[in-house]
Amino acid sequence: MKLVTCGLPYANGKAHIGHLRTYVPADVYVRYLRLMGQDVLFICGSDCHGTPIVVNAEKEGISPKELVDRYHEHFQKIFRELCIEFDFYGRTDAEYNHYRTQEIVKRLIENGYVYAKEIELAYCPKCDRFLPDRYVEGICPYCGAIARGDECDQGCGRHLEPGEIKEPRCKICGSKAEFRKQKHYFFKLTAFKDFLIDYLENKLQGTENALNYAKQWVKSELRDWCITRNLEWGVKFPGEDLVVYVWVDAPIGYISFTEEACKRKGLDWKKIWLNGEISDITHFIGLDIVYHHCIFWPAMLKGAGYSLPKAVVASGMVKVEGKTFSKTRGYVVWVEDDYLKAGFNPDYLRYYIVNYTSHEKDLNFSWKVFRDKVNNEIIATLGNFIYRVLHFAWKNFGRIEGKVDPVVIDKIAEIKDKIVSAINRWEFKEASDAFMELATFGNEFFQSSKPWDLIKEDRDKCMDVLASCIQIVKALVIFAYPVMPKTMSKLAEFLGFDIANARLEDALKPIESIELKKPFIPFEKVDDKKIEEMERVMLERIRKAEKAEFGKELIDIKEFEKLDIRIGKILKAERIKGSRKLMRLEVDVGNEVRQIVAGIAEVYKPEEVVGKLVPVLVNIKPAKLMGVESKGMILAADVNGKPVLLHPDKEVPPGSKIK
RNA sequence: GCCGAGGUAGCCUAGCUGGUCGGGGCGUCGGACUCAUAAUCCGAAGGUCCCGGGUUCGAAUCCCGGCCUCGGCACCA
Repeated sequence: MKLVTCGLPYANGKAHIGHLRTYVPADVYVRYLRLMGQDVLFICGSDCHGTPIVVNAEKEGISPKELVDRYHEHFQKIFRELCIEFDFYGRTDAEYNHYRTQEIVKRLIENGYVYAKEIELAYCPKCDRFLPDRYVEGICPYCGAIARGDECDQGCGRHLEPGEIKEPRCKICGSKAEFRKQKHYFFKLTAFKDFLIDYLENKLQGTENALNYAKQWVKSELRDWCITRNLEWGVKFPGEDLVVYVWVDAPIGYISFTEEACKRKGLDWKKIWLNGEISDITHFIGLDIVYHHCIFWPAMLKGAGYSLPKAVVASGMVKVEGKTFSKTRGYVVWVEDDYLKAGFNPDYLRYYIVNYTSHEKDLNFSWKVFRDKVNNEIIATLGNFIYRVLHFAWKNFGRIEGKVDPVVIDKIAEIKDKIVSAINRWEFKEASDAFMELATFGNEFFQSSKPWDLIKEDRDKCMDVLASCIQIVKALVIFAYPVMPKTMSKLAEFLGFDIANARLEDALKPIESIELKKPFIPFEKVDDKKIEEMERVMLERIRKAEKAEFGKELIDIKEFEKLDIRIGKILKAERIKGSRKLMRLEVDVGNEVRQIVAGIAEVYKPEEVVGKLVPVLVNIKPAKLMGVESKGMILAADVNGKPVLLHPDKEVPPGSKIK
């Protein structure tokens, strides 16, 4: 029994096309494996714990469970509609997962891989509780911006260690927080370094993007992980009033979901997860969670004495209309609101995702490309072939009994081999290209055999041609089924065979005789108007996102007056070693010369900025960047993330105030 | 700066253990056909395989040096 899993969707937001980049290929993979006669268990589930869920639930005034229920339902619906069929779709907040997580944590403790350590954490006296990272708000010690407990998200983007943040406040009640010491638990990841190197170098299979990534991390720096959090919502850490970190109980979902799936099917889950060193487990994930799956997860399994995964398959990133996927900037395609509500056949999107490019590479989603791929490939080449054959055969014969040309059987065999080879390398584009090649072959065969002429001269010969063509149709239905299950299962039914129990080899067995009903058109065309509409929706969303960026909050003049902006003259400039962006400047701001660090080195050379007049925010709190102190901030225009310096219209004395 | 992944015709891409390797698809142009969802089939145009060196009898493919793009880290006062 082979186990295939997908990265668990986080039950905190709706499904978008980025999710599908992983789930669709995984489903396609499983369907092909089954056509190849393999026994596969395919599982997934919702990731239900963690701070963001708690924070969002609180924001909406509902319980975390209610929030999780909503998105759990949502994802199940999306998967159902896109024909992504898991043998079991669970959730990590279910009893079975709590049980398994605690069992594994206990084993890790017993085996000496967990230790306690006192750390300083923000504590709210009023709420009478420790504040998890995202419940803390304060001042970034590096840049002075308002920051979150774990990260300076508004300012410098730095990661903050517990206790680093200044002037911490409780996000819930707004009152001042204090630091208190508390005991937390750490997982000794560092103890697994040698094991991980060996595992990654010699044992783990999968796509190179994942493996290379992980190898680099293991060799550079491994740190022990703090695996406990101060939350109510989550799996209890044994013997403490703490909850286990999400990245502990989430992957354990793979195990507990397997148990549930096995229970239902009368199988033994231990044969998968407690089956010696390496077990036949394949994880499909996105590139963003390689660290967790290739490093943290195997270490945990090893530490607890469980079997290790055999392969990690990571999909490339998704771009939307050529731009980096971004929900906040509007470059997103929502599966339900955009795609399904527009009434598109799920098979189209599945084909697009699988066929656009190889699994490891970035996938660009564009509505125009979508329309072209559907109309030119799925419909004109594949759908049209199927329909023209069935229609012609039905109209002229009704029943087909003829000899299939051996050339046709050879071609089908060749395509089948291509598919098998591609699937074994997780090259789903290659597999789908292969059945498209067969469709093209079918069109050529049909065209050159001219059955429309033959029918007038030699009905038997014509019948043979059609038998060959129907053989190709049958092969196409089987070969394309994993990618386009919705339409292909309908066609299988039309042809009178059971696709659920079919095998790739069945495509080679000659059809002796077949009775045809009036065929249906398998695929509906995508029309230009609809595509224009989708593009409009998208543009609208992007524009809105830009506006939201633009029209932040209105401030009054008093707030503006807090800013002391003056013209400064750059006297000296030099690059900062080890930094691509930073330049150290000495700037005359009137009454003094200041050292300022500016992120302009990517665009400007030191010699070209010396002598320039630029506006400087002089009363910003000093900060250290790459170890260099900066007292002030050069103002510049931001053009696609690159700075463009501003200069006064006329020569003005340094220190001139800007108002 | 470090670490990954890349740079092949208007676009997407295959090939990258060196010698039918310069392929495929979309788009474009010309023709054929009419069974079919104006679908299909045949043919054509289009490329300094990022640039510069080197190894070799021979390099898109190997080595060195650049440039550029994307992602991660660091970082954008």
